[in-house]
Amino acid sequence: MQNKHVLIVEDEAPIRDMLRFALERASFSVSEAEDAQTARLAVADQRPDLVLLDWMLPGVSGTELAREWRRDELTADLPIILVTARVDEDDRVRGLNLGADDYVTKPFSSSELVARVRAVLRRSLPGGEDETLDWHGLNLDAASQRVSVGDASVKLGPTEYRLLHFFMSNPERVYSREQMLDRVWGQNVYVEERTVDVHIRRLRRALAPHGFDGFVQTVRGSGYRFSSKVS
Amino acid sequence: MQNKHVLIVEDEAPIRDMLRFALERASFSVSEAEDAQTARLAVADQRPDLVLLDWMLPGVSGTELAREWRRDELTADLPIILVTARVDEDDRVRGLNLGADDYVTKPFSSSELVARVRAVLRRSLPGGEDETLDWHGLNLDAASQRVSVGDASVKLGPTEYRLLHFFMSNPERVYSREQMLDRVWGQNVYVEERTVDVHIRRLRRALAPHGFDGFVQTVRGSGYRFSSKVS
DNA sequence: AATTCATATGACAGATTCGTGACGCGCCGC
DNA sequence: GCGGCGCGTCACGAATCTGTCATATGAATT
Repeated sequence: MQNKHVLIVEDEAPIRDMLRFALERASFSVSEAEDAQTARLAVADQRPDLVLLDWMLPGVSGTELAREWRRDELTADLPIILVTARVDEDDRVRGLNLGADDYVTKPFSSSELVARVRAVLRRSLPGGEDETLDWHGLNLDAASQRVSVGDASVKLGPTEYRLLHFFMSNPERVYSREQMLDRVWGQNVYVEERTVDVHIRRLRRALAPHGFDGFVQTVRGSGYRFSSKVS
Repeated sequence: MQNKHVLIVEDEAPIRDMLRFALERASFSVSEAEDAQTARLAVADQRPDLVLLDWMLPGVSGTELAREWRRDELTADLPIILVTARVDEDDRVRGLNLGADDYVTKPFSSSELVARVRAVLRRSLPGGEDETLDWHGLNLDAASQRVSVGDASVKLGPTEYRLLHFFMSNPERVYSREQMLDRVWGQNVYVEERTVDVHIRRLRRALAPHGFDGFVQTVRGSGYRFSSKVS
């Protein structure tokens, strides 16, 4: 679990130092970048396990970097934690929609930071790096956010993709809407629980035409379950 | 998960009201204290599941209260969420060092508040242990909330599932209707005792087609028993 | 056997929970 | 800017569950 490499992308030196200090004390290996261009190179060069990305950078903003990486096949599933200055509900949602895995708001305690880094790394661990998940012929391709069924291939939206990824990593188990929000949307996102229903619906609709019907099961009063057995 | 009791320690009435409203709407039970002394009594008296503690209280400060509770063995692991007015790095660190489990900064959205309360409560809950019960070929898997006989799965409603779970955990023993209401329905639920009969009937009807007949036994004048021995 | 009492059963209406289509909003590529 | 797309929310209806009652059944007692 340790010995993971974290890249800090942050233009303000004091914050950079504080981040480095906290992470190194938690025995992560750390490298830094203070602008977008350096960050691009560092990611390509060092293949970090996680990026701590400042929201506001001079020149190219953090959001833009995040977007770039998400689009690039090689870095599509690179865990990103956004570091934002203000507490802004909209920023939160926007950031996570861009594909960030979590975020911390300045100022933050070092223990909080380390905890979040660990949480995100842990979450992305079971799926393996770019290991393609296979489940009863359902095949998940992390790079292109597509899922292939036999020869057909289905394009999923980001959220649907993450939802399916979560399900395929944790089949045969009931999860409450709350748990799913935690693990698929992120631990600090506040959206209605019924939002889960809607995305379940979208996922079902995407998979059904390809013969995958009845695998996303409703457990009334409890949540949902991904299962191969018939209900 | 619900029905948890939250104590609000906050001297400003409007904020207190807002907190109460948000929490009650999320079906928590709520009590209030507007000063440290009342708070001490309330904690000792009501043993709340979580405390929302204002940072700045007249007289004894919130930090002092937190410290007290942490020192006391009885309240050492009482979850505390600090409510702070300003965002201040030092406060944050100090608060978390004092053992606060989380904090919210005013102003905050009620959904955020409720989410944090839930998150903290969930964290302190016992970890989800995977439980599989097997009883004479009748199989109950807690993780997937599924009951099966061989390869056939038994379709149960939520209450029937809980009832069967209870029976399988406590076989060969007679329980009165009152005891069953306590343990299956919950302690603060008032329903007619005869309701148990109806659900017993529904459970029997669900199990019978799978060859499980006569295992839910009536003990006239006392209650019911789940048993493999013939009566 | 008649009576009495506890339980079994079927029916029902209210309450919950879930599925689904629609809508507005923000972001992105053009 | 414009149109498309993904997302979160809402409202409505459908499906299911739940507690209660009325009545039937059966067992124990007299």
